[in-house]
Amino acid sequence: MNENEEIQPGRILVLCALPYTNAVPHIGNIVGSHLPADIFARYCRLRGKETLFIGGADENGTPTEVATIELHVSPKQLTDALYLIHKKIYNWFWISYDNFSRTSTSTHHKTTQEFFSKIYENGYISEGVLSLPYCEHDKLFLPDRYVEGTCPYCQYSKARGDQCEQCTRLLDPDQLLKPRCKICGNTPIVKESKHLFLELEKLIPQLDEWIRSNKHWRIQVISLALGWIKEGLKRRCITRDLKWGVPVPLEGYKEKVLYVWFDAPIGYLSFTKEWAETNNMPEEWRNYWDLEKGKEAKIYNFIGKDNIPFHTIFWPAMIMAHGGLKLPYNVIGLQYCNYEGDKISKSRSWGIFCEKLPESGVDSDVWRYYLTYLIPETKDSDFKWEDFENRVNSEYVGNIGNFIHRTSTFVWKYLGGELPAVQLNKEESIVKEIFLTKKKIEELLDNVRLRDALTEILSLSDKGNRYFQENKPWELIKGSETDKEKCVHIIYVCTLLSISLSILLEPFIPKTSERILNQLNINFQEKWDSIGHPFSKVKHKINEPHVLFEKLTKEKVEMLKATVTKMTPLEEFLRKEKES
RNA sequence: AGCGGGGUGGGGUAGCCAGGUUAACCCGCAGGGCUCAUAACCCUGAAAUCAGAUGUUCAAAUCAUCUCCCCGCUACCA
Repeated sequence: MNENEEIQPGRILVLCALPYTNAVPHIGNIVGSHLPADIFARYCRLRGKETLFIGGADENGTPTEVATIELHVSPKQLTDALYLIHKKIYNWFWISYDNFSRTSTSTHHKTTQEFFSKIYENGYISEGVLSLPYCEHDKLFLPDRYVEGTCPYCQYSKARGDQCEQCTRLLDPDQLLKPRCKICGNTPIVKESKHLFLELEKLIPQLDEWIRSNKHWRIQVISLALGWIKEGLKRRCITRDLKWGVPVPLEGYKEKVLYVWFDAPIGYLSFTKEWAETNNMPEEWRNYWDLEKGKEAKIYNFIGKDNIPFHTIFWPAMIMAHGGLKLPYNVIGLQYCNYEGDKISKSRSWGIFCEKLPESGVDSDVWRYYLTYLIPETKDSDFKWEDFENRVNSEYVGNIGNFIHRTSTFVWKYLGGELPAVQLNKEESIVKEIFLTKKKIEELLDNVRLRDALTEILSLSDKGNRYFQENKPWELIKGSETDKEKCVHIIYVCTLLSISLSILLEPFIPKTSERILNQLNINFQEKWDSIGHPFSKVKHKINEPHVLFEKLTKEKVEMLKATVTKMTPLEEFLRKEKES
């Protein structure tokens, strides 16, 4: 990472990996993209940047189509239900999307088809014929993993067409003994089908140069991308024999749809366009995407490590083949978040599943606070209930919460809820600390170092607690007039520190930050720039302080654990959806 | 199997690319202090042969080689 990089003037487009909506999001999905993207987007807005935060549901592709066959529902019924669940959960987490859309919208279909046509006109599309497994019963071409059979090496009877889970060997579907369709169990036949391909090899030099130029990318991202280039790129099939998806706008291919990995990233563009249209500024998207009009803009992609090749190779290649559009400025490839030492798994029901969180009685900011520590910036992280409880109680409630609470209750009880305007000494070390921390946090967040930034904030509140302790205002208030004046000064500084902390914390715990500022009766226009500066020229009255955060009890944690680690099956969701 | 990343006190992490003070931070633990604050807060302390082995170097958590373990990708899951 380039530590000296700074956010320059110009717009910021924050893009979050589009969740594939074939299930309810789990905690790993939140920590792995939505939360870090949101923290960064909120920070950019707080700094006064014109910021746009875009995401949406990825609804096309084989798994969705297969699920509709298995569940006997239409694709629309399924995706409508899942879209609403996803949206509800992200809203609950206060993920501040400017537009959280979906790939089944007409704007998306139109944008994708135009995008395809442009690439086609530019000569980056070729034709070819593939022989693929086909199920005559389900009338469906089967992707490798939807063909099951016996492994030729270890005789495992449930090997998939792409890999045997028992002996981990990579396979081809035609190697399987006794192959059968995963959906209905019938034996698939092999059938030829015409397909379209993206000519990636034409773009190798351009891609290579671009990847190498991005010195500010994380090591994991740049190494993986260069690894793909080194291996050599070949043309990639971009069409599928499915009904559910974006139809291919080309004669002879109208019965097919574009591959979900072709249409999904175009969602970033189409959802931006949709946002612009909705807000009656139909050309505004160009200020983020257009090579000329959006020259000063920067695009940040937040994605999981499984997505790195798509965002560093295939999607950039599509942009290059299209022309006239901006490439990502930074691809923040995050690692995975495990649960209690093992990877999160929907099928084994291992992890925390988000659908019950809104009813859990634990504030979303409590989750956001702890989950920020779990953002797997450099390596896989691990969720542990014990750590969750400890950190929330000792840091969030005990350190930050306590400092703000002890300060404001002191003002309320001993100073009648009022603070006079005080002459601040900028040389006072604790005041200097505020400015120093602010600067450090700017550097860290400009470089998308989210966890380190939160740690810095914690250390500032730590210093606040120490300052309070060392200066003993509770003794001074009982002393002489001089002592009382000194006391007021100390409490003023602590209040200033509380205000600064809540502003610094806004990207992380936005709801609580707002509550603190309300309690302290603060309403700044330019929040970030006011950090560390005197908050009033006249007497300042605060509102009656209330406890900001409840501590987590053992019972509460046990209750939580019992509810949120269970996953509701899709069938049940669809039933509920129908009933309501 | 190939490619990429990771393995750091009891738990969670930073440091590694640009080798160099007693390996940093948070939680936990032990002892002490304080009483404004939600038994909160403050101080002190114990605890790590930096996955293992070999090498380069005056000097290695950091560079190189090999081994073991975990994760991701390998082009038709997304």
